[in-house]
Amino acid sequence: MYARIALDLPVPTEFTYSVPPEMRPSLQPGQRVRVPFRHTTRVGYCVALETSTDIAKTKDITSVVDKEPLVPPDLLELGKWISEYYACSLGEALQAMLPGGVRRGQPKVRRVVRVGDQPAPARAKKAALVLAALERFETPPTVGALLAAASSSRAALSTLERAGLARVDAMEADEVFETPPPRERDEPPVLTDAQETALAAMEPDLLQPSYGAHLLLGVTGSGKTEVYLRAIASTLRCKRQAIVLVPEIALTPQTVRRFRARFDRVAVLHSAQSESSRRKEWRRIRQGEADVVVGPRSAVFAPVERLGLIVVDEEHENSFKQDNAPRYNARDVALVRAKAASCPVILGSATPSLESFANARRGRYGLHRLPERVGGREMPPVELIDMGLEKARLFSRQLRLAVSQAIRDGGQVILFLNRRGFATVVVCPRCKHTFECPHCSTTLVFHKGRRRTACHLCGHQARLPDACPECHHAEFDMVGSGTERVTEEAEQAWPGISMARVDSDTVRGAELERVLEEFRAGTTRILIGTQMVAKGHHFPKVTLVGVINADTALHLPDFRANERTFALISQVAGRAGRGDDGGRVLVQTYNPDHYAIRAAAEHDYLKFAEAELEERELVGMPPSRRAAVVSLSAEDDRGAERAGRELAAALRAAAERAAEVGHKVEIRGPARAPIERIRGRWRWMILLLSDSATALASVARTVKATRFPKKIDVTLDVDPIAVL
DNA sequence: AGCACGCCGACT
DNA sequence: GTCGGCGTGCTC
Repeated sequence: MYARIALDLPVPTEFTYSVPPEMRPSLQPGQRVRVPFRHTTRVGYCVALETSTDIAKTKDITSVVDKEPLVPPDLLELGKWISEYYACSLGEALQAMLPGGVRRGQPKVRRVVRVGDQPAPARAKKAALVLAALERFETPPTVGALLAAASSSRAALSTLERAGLARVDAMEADEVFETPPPRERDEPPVLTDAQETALAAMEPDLLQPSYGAHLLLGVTGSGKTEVYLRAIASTLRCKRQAIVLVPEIALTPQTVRRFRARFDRVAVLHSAQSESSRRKEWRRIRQGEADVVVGPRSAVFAPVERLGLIVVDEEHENSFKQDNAPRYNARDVALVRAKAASCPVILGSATPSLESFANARRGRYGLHRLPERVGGREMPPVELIDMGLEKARLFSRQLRLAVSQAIRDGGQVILFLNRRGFATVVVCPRCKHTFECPHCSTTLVFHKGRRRTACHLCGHQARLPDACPECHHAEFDMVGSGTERVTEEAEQAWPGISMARVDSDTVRGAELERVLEEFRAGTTRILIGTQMVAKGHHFPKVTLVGVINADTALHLPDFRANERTFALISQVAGRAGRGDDGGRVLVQTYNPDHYAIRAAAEHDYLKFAEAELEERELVGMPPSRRAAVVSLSAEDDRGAERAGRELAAALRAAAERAAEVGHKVEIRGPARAPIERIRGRWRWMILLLSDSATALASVARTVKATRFPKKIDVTLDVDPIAVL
């Protein structure tokens, strides 16, 4: 008897080991094992059992790590799909699927209290209190937690024990779950007609349950979350469980509270959690102790037993795509997992990805629209300001007036600019010298507060010299603006008004929540920020949103530039007018006639999507075809180019073989990457395009089979988010 | 990914 | 004469 063992190595194959007789009755796929590998021992995943092998010399498995399979069969299958589709090894896929903390040593034992076998009221008063507290816990609490909850002493607990009403047990620490803090229950609101209609259309898939993908296209503030909550309620009534994927930045206490307010057994997976608490939450889910799992990208792998629904909130968000190997997209993995589990998926967004929209348009997904905000609120009017007529001022006359007026009227203002720092380019007015990153092909951004220039690609920093290194002129022009300059000018324009700047330079982690909370409370009147402020938040007192420069994402040399621009403007605009005082949006742009910007101003997703789909069709880019991109980088530019040429030739040969079985795969390049150099490495790329995802994957696999000189870094990205 | 085997320069 | 550079190839 032999076992196929997947190791966490970037080698495309698994390894075959023989199974010693004593392990034969118990070894199952999904268990981890220790195996001799080279000179050391490695932990790998048993992924299959076989009765024969072609391998001449096999070694014995050393030992089995898990009593029970760590990876349930459905997730093992999902791992195989990921390794094929994204062209990584099965070991790498499985590694990405399990939270880091799940592979650790012996779990500790803790003492917990359970309800006793004799269900009877306790006579003693203190003991009754403890018993009542105990019964409020959903899972056995630790002795300390129980006594704290009952504000009682150990003596009262002993009384209960003697009466057989409570029992103190040893339990594996991993299985001890803290009861979530007491929740406020919320009263489900009355649904709007559009919400009703959407839910009714999904109901058959939810109740069956059966596979079906549903795109919920709802404008900002239209109550998408309420639809999720009702759909989940249906799933729970069928004794099934639900997974809710939310973008990393949206996984806030508020989000979690909304789910906890409606459901009892909610598990939260958070990347900010400690390894041990993540592991604990994972175990809790594995043991069927959670009905609803809320988490970011990796929560799509939550080991729920009876999956009944996956919700992908803000499905267009880039954070669902992992940016290192395996570069999976959790939204797409969700669809594959749901199909295998025969359950529905709800993809929600105000600005769906064109991929999902195209699928809905072709009838592969149900399309459900929530065209209006709840509570009869109007979408805020959006005015476009042509900055070509404003002679390069940071704030246009209209924006100045609007901000002053909003403040006078007691409202709040968000000023949005998707750029950090003070100035994007520092240039010598005499000789036109600009400061560039020594390691990257980009200009350094000036950060005034730090009096330093910084590269936003590699992190390189330098002091701004007192004079131009070329001509020794002692002053510089600061060209282009970031949030730092916006803040400075806003402070000059509206002195005495409290403001906060929110970008990754000023806030990190929990600080973001604090600043946003202060803004929500009204302490801060003007919030200036990057996309950190653009998404998801609900600020009822915001009556004005100003987009300082709508064009920053528009000119990126990437096929999704228009889509990103549209989504970003729509999302920021959606922060306005969420309260009773209405709201308006001013968008400053040099391209007031661009269809992405116009459609965003008109809150017209469908108009944008139709136009953009046509555009993509024209250039043959996704979603009209599937894409994969190979990036090659090296310190030696020529070396990278040469490797790119050779790889492209190999890919073209593979594409020809694919063509013989009927699938065309186009290979473009190698070409210099739009960002030519990062961290001292020259970058080249090859683009693969095909109508068939399968053909694309099979051709792409030659990347993994090709050997490259050591100094050349090669990555393969299937369904890339950006080609930069 | 490691980590060995394997052919060409500066040292006790 | 040897120690060691990292280039290439393999791991059940």
